[in-house]
Amino acid sequence: MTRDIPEISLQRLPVYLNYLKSLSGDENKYISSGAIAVALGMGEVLVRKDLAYTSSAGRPKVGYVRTELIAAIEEYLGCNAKKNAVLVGVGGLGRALLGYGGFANYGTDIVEAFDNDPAKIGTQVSGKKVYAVEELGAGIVRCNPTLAIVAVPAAAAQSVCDMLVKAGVKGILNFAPVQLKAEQGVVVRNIDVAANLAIIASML
Amino acid sequence: MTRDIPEISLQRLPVYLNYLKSLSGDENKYISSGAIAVALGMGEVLVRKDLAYTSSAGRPKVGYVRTELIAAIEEYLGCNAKKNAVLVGVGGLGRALLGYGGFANYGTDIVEAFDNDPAKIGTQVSGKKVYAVEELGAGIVRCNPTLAIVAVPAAAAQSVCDMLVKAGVKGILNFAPVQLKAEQGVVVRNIDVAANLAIIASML
DNA sequence: TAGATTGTTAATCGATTAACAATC
DNA sequence: TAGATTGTTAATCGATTAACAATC
Repeated sequence: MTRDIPEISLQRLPVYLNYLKSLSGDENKYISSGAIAVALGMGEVLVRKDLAYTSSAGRPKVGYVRTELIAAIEEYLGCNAKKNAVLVGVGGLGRALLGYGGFANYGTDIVEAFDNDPAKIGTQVSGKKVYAVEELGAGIVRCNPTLAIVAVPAAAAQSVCDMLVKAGVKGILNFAPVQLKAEQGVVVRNIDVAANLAIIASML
Repeated sequence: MTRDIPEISLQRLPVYLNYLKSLSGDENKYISSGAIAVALGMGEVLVRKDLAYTSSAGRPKVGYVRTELIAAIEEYLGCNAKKNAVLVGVGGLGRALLGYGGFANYGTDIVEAFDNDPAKIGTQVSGKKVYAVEELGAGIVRCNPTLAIVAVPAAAAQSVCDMLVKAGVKGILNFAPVQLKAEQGVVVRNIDVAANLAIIASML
């Protein structure tokens, strides 16, 4: 399923999607790349190029049918393909992610959680059961997730990553401030919240 | 304080920093750009160029003194300049961020929180007081933050952003899936957690 | 038809990589 | 000195923007 879209374009698709979904009403039945560009503060050719990857066809003079465009982006991003995910690390952040509804918009469901704190194991958080990290392998067999979210301390992240990859997880979203190493073919993305705030501060 | 470092290089500095801090011991007194590059899976010239922005001087044949390099990156990123931040939106994510210790590494301290839920107003979360959103202006006068974290629902994010900017906040880290508009000179960065997971899924 | 907008091709811009001189 | 590594200049690569033909 590897496509020839630049990653940077791929990253912008959710931005377009959010904007398009935020609109409604008859006056927004059609939308032009120019209007999107103005709203999001980017170039209109860039918008058209990005949208072209989703194979949605705009019509000269009128623009894109908003609902069709939404559908095309969602299809392209795989929002309609249901995917299971597991979460490792039920700390403050993990807890928040388990309760976060936003993943459903993209077709992902966090089905199980794992932690090594005996006080947490066996409990439920936002309706999801928390298992022991040792059961990670078994859990992955049980719910067959393609994705995993790592929200453990930095020191534990690589070993968790190894377990996940070994068990067959193909994509990992990592919140620990470490660069995870995984075999080729496994997609890893990192979100370092503190670093993001620091970057803002140093741009002022 | 606007410097001529490309934003993409700036984004990598915390990655180097985390890696360098993860090392210890006498055998890691010196480190070369090549070693960093291998560890992080990037080009060594890129590493040297990025590090050059922090004005840290490497020595031919030996490399960089690890502790000096850490100090130079931290200085460059402004980790030593203490900055106050406020958080708006004490939901699951906001709560997690209030309890997160990682911001301190970069010299930022979340000092106050704001929410519009009467049940939360007046409480403390991780030792930080929660005020009413209406008091945002007064709160900003009180603690003089340069930074703010927005963790409110998408529908409320823009109006919160407007309030923050009006009150003089210069940088905003936004977790709501909306593109915030702010006057020029205000730095806004967005973290869309769900979108990040979707991007991973669509890269598989 | 005229005008607005798309989609594409060519030009530009910026970031990465390659080559290499400097140096400890 | 020889060798390893830095820092910089030139070449390459990829992404954005500009120009423009196609079309509704």
